[in-house]
Amino acid sequence: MPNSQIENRPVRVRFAPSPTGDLHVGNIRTALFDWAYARHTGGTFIFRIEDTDRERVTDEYIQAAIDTLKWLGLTWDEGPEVGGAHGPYLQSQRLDIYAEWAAKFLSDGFAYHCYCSAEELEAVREAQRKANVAPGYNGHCRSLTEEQVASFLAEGRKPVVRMRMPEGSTTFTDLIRGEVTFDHNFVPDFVLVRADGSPLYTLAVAVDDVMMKVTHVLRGEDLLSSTPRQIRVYQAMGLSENEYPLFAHLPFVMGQDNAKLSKRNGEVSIAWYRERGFLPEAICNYLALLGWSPGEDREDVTMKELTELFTVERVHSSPARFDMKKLEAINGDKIRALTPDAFLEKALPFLTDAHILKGSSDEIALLKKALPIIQERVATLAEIPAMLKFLFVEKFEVEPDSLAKVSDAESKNLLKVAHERLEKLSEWNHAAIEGALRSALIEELGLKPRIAFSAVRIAVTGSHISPPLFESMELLGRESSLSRIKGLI
RNA sequence: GGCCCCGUCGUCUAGCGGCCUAGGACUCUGGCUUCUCAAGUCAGCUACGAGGGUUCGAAUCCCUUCGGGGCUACCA
Repeated sequence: MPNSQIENRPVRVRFAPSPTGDLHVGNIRTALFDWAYARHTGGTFIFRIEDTDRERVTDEYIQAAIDTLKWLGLTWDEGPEVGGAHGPYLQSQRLDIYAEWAAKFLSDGFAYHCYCSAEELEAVREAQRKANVAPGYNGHCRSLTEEQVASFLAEGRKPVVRMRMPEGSTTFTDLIRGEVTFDHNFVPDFVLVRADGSPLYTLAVAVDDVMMKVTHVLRGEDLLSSTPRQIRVYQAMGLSENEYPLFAHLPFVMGQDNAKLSKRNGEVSIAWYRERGFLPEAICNYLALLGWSPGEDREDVTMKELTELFTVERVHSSPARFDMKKLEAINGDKIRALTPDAFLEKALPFLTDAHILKGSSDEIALLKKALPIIQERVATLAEIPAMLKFLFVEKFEVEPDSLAKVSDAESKNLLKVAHERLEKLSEWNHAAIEGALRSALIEELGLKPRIAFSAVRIAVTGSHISPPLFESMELLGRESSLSRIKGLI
């Protein structure tokens, strides 16, 4: 068994995004699986930032990635902010390490200087495309003479460091896909270090995984074909086959149109979902179901259960489509499962951000009473302000569409009767309100409940859709309820 | 084009040779409940891409084919 040594070591898993933008659904699904696997095995979860491409990675995106992971509850044992024995965990702070390894590869003959210009390489690729052969570096600089090197240097050329792929092939066992083989004819010599001396992903990822003692690499399927290159760097570092990390390439999360999820085919930024009122546990629960399942017709899992149930064996090899409807359904379930206090805590920022309330103790007291009647009515937290607006607004207005439904004489008469009866009520609570309206409108006027109550609902809440009417009126209070009804007579 | 990966209801999935006239969830449709909207509840629609094998028996194993995706950078 090739991987026996690794399997006996304590599990160390890393999530290593390259934050060139906000973390998206696919990144987070990977992070979630990395985290769940580390927790399931009692191993270590490492968070590493792959920022070797500083043209595209910014400090803002790095901070956003840190915040997003924290918000989701995917806590890491080693990484930014918490440190660890194998840091630093930003690749931009490990440049000297990569430089040392690159120098060693050069002196050991695993790598060589390549003086080809971007234009020359492009010309080669163009020719290869035309000739219909596998594109890739042609080995031009593999064995230059001293004179040739001197001549290039005299021209002012700056070389890159290129890895020499030997003849043969690379075979490795992917935990999800089984044995995968790449013929080196299709794995050209690749660049480790840019002409300006900065490292590339291909160098940094392998060096870091080895030095951080990573035992399991769970990452996106798009990196599958770069694995032979990564393995070649391990070999150059002196690792034997049973010391390589184990690989598991996770299937893609795709958009509606079967392409990798992107801005074009769906909202991908986790920050967007947060603003839209999705709960972290709902996002994680849903994402866990994309490419993995606990089996036994089970779908509802808490974060804790996820860590208990998650195994790589149950991860799919086929890609999954992201379905917003299902996310919303799960989010609704999770919202309903919230305790009153938790629901209040989650709801409050959405109310204040929407300027529905400022946060006074009177408002909070009213909100506490109102939240129970809407908890099972929202799929996202963002729906809450519109639903409770009528309780807190200073200038009350009826929606134009709804107003039209109560402008006829019949409605006005109905509201007048309702007002008269409600006015005489000695106690203002939902049971008394319901009793009064039922006897006045249903029994005495002979109206259908949905017709009668709809008019009152519009008058009091300003919309034909609202939380339960009688409870709403109790919360709104006698004075406001009566004056709003009067306003439409 | 080449290399690699993938293929069960519209979507996510269960299934790892007989328990499958293929189960669950979301969506959709219809019913019940009902003061609206939800929630709840009942029912319905709908799938093993195709073609060959192997086998007493295949969604499950093999081959071919078709389809989808990824990679093919001095991105990751």
